[in-house]
Amino acid sequence: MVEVTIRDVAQAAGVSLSSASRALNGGRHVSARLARTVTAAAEKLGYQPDFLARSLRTGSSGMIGCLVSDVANPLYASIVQAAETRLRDAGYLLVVANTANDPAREQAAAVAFRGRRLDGILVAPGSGTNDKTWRDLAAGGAPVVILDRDAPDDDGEASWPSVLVDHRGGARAATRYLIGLGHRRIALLTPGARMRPGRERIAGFHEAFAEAGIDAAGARVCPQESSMDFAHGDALALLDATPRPTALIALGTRILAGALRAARERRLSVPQDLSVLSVGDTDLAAVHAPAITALRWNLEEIGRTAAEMLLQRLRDGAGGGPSRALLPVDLVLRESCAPPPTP
Amino acid sequence: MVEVTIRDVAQAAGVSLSSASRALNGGRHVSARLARTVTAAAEKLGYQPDFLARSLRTGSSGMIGCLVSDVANPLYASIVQAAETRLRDAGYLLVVANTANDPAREQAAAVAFRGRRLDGILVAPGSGTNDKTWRDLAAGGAPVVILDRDAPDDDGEASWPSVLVDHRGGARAATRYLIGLGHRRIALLTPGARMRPGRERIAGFHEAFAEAGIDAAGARVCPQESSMDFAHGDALALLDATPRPTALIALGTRILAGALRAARERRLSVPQDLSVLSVGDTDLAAVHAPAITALRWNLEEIGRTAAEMLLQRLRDGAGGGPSRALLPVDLVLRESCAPPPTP
DNA sequence: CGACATTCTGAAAACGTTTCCAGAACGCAT
DNA sequence: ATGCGTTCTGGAAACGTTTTCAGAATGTCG
Repeated sequence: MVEVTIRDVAQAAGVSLSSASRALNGGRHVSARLARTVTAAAEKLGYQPDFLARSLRTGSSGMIGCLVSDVANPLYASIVQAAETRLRDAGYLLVVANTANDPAREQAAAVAFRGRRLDGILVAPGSGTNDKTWRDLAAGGAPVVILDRDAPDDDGEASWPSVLVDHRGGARAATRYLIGLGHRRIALLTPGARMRPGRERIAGFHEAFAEAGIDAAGARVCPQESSMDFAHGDALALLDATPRPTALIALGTRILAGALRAARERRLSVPQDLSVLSVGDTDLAAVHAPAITALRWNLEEIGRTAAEMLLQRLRDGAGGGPSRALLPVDLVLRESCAPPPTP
Repeated sequence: MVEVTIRDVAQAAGVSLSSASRALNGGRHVSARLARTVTAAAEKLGYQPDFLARSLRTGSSGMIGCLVSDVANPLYASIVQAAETRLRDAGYLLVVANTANDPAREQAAAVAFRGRRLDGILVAPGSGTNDKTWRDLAAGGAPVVILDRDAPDDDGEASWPSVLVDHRGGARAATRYLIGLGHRRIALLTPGARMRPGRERIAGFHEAFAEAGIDAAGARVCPQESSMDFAHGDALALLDATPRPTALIALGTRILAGALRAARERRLSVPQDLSVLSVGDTDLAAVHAPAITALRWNLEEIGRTAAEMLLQRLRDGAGGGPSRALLPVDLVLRESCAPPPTP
């Protein structure tokens, strides 16, 4: 190794090891002269402190782990991007691990994180997360912030801080809007009925029907595995049913694509024959003709908020800051929804 | 800390520290009995080795750095995802850092990587990368693999291994195809004229014109800052020019969106009035009506190949394996290109 | 001029691991 | 029994830091 250590710096400056360390880290008792000579020597030798050694001594690795099912999914990608930006500004590096929704991979990552002494963890667990993984995540003593998921039920002690999206409110607003247009048979395609976003959406969907006093038989729910599925087959099945739903709420990045293709194949024009409502974070929704009315929430804000919460915990210990943030979902009106066709 | 160290394991097993270490790491001389007692003790105590301490001793951190301009860009997200999968299977963790195309951030990341003794680095430098950053990246002695970028010119010694995409060939094929359909005025919108992908595409574009012996005046190049730009204004300007180009090659994730919107605003129908050709890695291209003919290359393969090259270097030292991979680009024919309108 | 508080400095311990080296135990032939 | 080679084991050094603690220098005041 050509690496220059703090020992070399001390030697070059003609002072002791410990003085050099103090001088560089701005310790309490360090004379101006000493500080000057040491920093000069460090500069000249191109000294870069070794974080590994420092971490070993201080117990803090300066790294944050991020556990998501798939970084390639734009949903997570934006979150990761925003979190990384904020965290690196604070001097941390971000370690990402894909779980591919595989409990084994997930747990392996949790163990790896723990072994590297990461200072904190952002996690959006998959559907099959077992308790062992949660324990491994918590074991290191590092603060954990949950991304748009429910915390494990059986946490005896302090509940886990989390950043949540108001999917329920969003779905309710969307459904209300369609009901207001006159729709009575609406289908909801959403990923992850076994996870928080899907569950909440379904709940909001039903709430809107209930509060309008409409026959709940018109509310068809069609859960998908992942937001990356093209729900093409399911969409076709829905459109072939009798009576056919007059509106589709397709809440997934690719589910919308599948739904639109299905509509085209069945020669249904949007919005005359079929109203379509989706999520707005994709180019497709904005550019499609007609432009797709959509629910939208701020992905960057999830990442940023989560990073912020984590940083606060790292500074103030478990005490500081709110432990739960709920981010709003907006309904962006565009051109893809209209009153149902008159039979 | 409630952490259990190897010292505790040794004590519990009634052996010495070094024996415990050897037993767990499968060292050379270790009796079956010893191995059994030690692993049993480790198991019982739930021992998790501390990678930090190990890294300090061995010099290998078990982590790979990845430096890209924006993980939220689907282009990079897929690459990162694939690389992470491969690397974690090999026992490494992936540290990602966004540069946001900011040389300062880029260099800060390079320094941080070096300080943490990362074992290897994947990097897609931005346009403004300065030599200092390259030196910082190389300084740690860790192998560096470049993602679809040119290596720095002034590397005296061994050239850097890189994974490249054949953008030139792709652009040439696309242009040839359009010329074959009869187009003579074609506009190319591509990001990053100052970086490899853009440069190569422009070169391929011109090559196709040259080899067809067509007046190069028909080849309009319209460079964009980033693939995430909506080139809406530029597209409008192109469509308003006289004579108007009869085909648009929009090689960016969002550039296509901007181009399509511009075409719609000018009441030009695709492909009758205007042929459009794009990149195929987005849902938009596949689902749009008409479906967009597009260039496509395998993003996952970039990440996987890069990871593979890196792993090989890590195993075999600088000697092993090829130092340059060129990945093909395919032209996927769909519905958005047709002969130019007859005037 | 001596005592003492104050600021600064250096030696050494610690973080948890791997690895070098010397020595112990053992078997086997002399 | 002694010598010797082989296999195993334990003590200790090392990795590069930070931090504790005691001691040195410096100044201040009686």
